[in-house]
Amino acid sequence: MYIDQHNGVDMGVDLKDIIPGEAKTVIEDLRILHGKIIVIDGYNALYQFLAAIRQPDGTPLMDNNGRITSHLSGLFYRTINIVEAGIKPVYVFDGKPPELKAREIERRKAVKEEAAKKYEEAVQSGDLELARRYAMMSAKLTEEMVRDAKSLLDAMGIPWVQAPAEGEAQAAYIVKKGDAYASASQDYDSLLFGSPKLVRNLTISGRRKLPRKNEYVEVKPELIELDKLLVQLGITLENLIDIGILLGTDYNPDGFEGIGPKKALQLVKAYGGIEKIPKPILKSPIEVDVIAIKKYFLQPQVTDNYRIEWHTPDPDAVKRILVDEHDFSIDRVSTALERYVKAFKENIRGEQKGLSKWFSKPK
DNA sequence: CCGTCTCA
DNA sequence: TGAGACGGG
Repeated sequence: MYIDQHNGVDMGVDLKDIIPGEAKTVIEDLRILHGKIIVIDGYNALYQFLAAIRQPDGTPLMDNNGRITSHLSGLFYRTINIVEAGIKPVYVFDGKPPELKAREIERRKAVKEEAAKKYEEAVQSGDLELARRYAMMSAKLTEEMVRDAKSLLDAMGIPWVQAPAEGEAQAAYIVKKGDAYASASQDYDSLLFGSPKLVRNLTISGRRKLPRKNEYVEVKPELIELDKLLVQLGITLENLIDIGILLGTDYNPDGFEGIGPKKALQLVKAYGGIEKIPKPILKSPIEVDVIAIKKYFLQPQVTDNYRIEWHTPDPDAVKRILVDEHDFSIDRVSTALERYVKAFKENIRGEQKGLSKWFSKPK
């Protein structure tokens, strides 16, 4: 497994400032996506849960053996809400990261180790808020956590796809093929991989605390449509990839000196491609093979070896994982499972309560 | 993050 | 009925 490639906080390419309003739709009610298959970036979701589900001092939820369970709690309850909204979820998990990412993975590892040290210091000094921040930054997803998450999804009857490399690339491929309606992630990378539709803020809920402030803002899911984005900016997908590379991607995280969203768009439009921009204009802190990066976004490693099928939930198997293995409360899990099984029948199996009576044979 | 409880 | 506090594992 290749766990260290994410840091869970801010990763990937930051396209937020170049996405035109016309390409975005705020999803006021999740039920707008009723009946739609959504491919969720599993690592991205698990990291969000791992970072967010903590006590004020940064301690995550743990079972009686001291094993972290925040990711399972988040995955369980959030998946139930998604199914209750009528969405058909499928998760995709990262495989082996491409060689291009090696440097970034090393960098993230160093950042995490530093954050872990700072966390210890903050705990010692009794600064709870600081401790929580560093705990979130140092959150690490282990192989065991990912295995547990996959087992839980199996027990819930939710399909997951093992990507050969980048999960975002595989998600984009599945949407492009028409096997799903949209990809879901906090990151914009799947757009560069050509996903026609991206849903952000699906695995986080309505209210989010502003960092370092005692205020909350409403966070609503939003749909970003690639074709509208390209038309509005008057560019091609290749141009968008170029813009991403200029701003910085996982494969060249520092981007290029002095180039922000506006300049990136202007340069790409003016020259027609990153490789045609005069070298003196492009100053990078490190040597970057822009052609290789571009090629990777256009032809990432993906697979057709997946099946998107929902299976009847197995409540006993869910209880074995959550209650027996990880000390969740039997009452809470049972209540949630009842809701889930009902929603699954109605929304994924398409069975309606009392429908049989309409179709029953007249006597 | 989530569900649950309290209280206006 | 809904915002806010709280505990979950």
